[in-house]
Amino acid sequence: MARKSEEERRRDLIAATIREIGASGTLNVTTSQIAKSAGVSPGLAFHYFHDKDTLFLAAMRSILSEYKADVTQALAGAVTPEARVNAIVQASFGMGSFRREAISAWVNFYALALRSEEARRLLYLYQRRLHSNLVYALRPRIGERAPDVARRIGGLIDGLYLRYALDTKMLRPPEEAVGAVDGSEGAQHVLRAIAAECTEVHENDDISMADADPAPMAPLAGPQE
Amino acid sequence: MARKSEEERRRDLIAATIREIGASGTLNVTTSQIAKSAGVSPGLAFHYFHDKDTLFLAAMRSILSEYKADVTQALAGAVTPEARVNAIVQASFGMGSFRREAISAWVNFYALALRSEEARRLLYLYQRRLHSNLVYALRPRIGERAPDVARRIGGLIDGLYLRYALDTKMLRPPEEAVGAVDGSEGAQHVLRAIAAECTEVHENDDISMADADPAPMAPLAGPQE
DNA sequence: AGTTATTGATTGACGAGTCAATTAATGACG
DNA sequence: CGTCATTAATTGACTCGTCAATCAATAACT
Repeated sequence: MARKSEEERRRDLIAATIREIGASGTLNVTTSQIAKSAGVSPGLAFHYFHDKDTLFLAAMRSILSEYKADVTQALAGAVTPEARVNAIVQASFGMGSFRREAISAWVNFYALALRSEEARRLLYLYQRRLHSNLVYALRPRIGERAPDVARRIGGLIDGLYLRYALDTKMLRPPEEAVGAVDGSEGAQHVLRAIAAECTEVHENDDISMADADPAPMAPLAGPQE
Repeated sequence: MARKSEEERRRDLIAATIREIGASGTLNVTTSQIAKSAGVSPGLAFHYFHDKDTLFLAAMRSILSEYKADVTQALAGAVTPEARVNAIVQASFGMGSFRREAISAWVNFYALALRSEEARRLLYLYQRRLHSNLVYALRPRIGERAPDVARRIGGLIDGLYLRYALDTKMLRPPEEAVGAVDGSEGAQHVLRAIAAECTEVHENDDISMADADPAPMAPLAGPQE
């Protein structure tokens, strides 16, 4: 039955994996389900991906690179630093990322990162990319404060994504109100936070509200590009 | 063998559940494992909790109320608004929340929220409480902008928690570098973000979004429940 | 004819939930 | 204070379904 190329089959299986994870909201999907959804026999999944975890990681890579493509595309038309920031934020909360499938995948991959070194590695990769994109877009506006601010903005994006993703929108597993999911509110919040961070008077970088407390944490020396 | 009170057994089983989830990083722990860890027979788990999901939700409630207790305690000694903000943030990144067990539980519960209405409900509860605490602490400083800002700070706390929780700290599942997990850096970031939001010149402080929608996460007026 | 993709029945392990039997506490009554 | 009956907690072997992974057979393509 040499029907389809290896590459094509892999794509089909990965797509089916994401689809099934999205439908069930869990990593507890059987390989048979996935295979069926991909239109192949159960055995084939194991032929192309040695085991289930490998398939999950491939799916994770796929989600990640789709997100990367979204950002890249959004960034393409952006010339000013402001536009670049905007592009990154919009892509993070855009339709690409805010589909039930993608949401399920992301949340479950966070959980997968707890037990899989490789999953953690992939998550880092995403975080590093996001961080460096943000730093690049922010530096023209705030100079050396960019890495520090970018760390917060990155965290904020993840946190708000999670909140809005788990919000009542995607409440009903039944298909009522399909595609009603919307991340634009989250995006607005992120932009406001950025505005606040950039507006701040930063003569003396010391945080005024630091209370007597030994607030030792330096501006942040962490690893960034 | 009427040995222990029902309440005590439930506590033991819940503690064991959290312990096992923490150890494995997954919700894929067998009831036998849990029962063994609690020092009882497998059957007993089903006697006190009708099924596995019920047990998980009980564990989730336990994590949530422990966090609530942490916040309450931290808040107890705080008199000024600044101190209140500080207390909330410190509790969120404190040792109580930043243990492998708690981290595993939180991340997996996020995933559980995708398929369990009840888990989602509990997550909302947490979010509402956090939000109203933040609003109450922020209002003296920024007045009507508090609900809007609190939304972002809440998201930031969740996002940074997730990032630092999945960071290289709790990398090695082996017990090397035990308890090396530390959330203080995350806390510092949150405080900086708050400072930025509060410093901002807010002449036109119209909250552009988040109204027109009596949704679950609505601004939430009064102090709190 | 030879090569390669594909099948699907099968296996072996494992796990959720059940249930009849067992053991400990309580206390009633002498 | 013992003895026995009653009640309630606790056990663990068992059932029944499920699922990851295998593999020998088969169909398609060259």
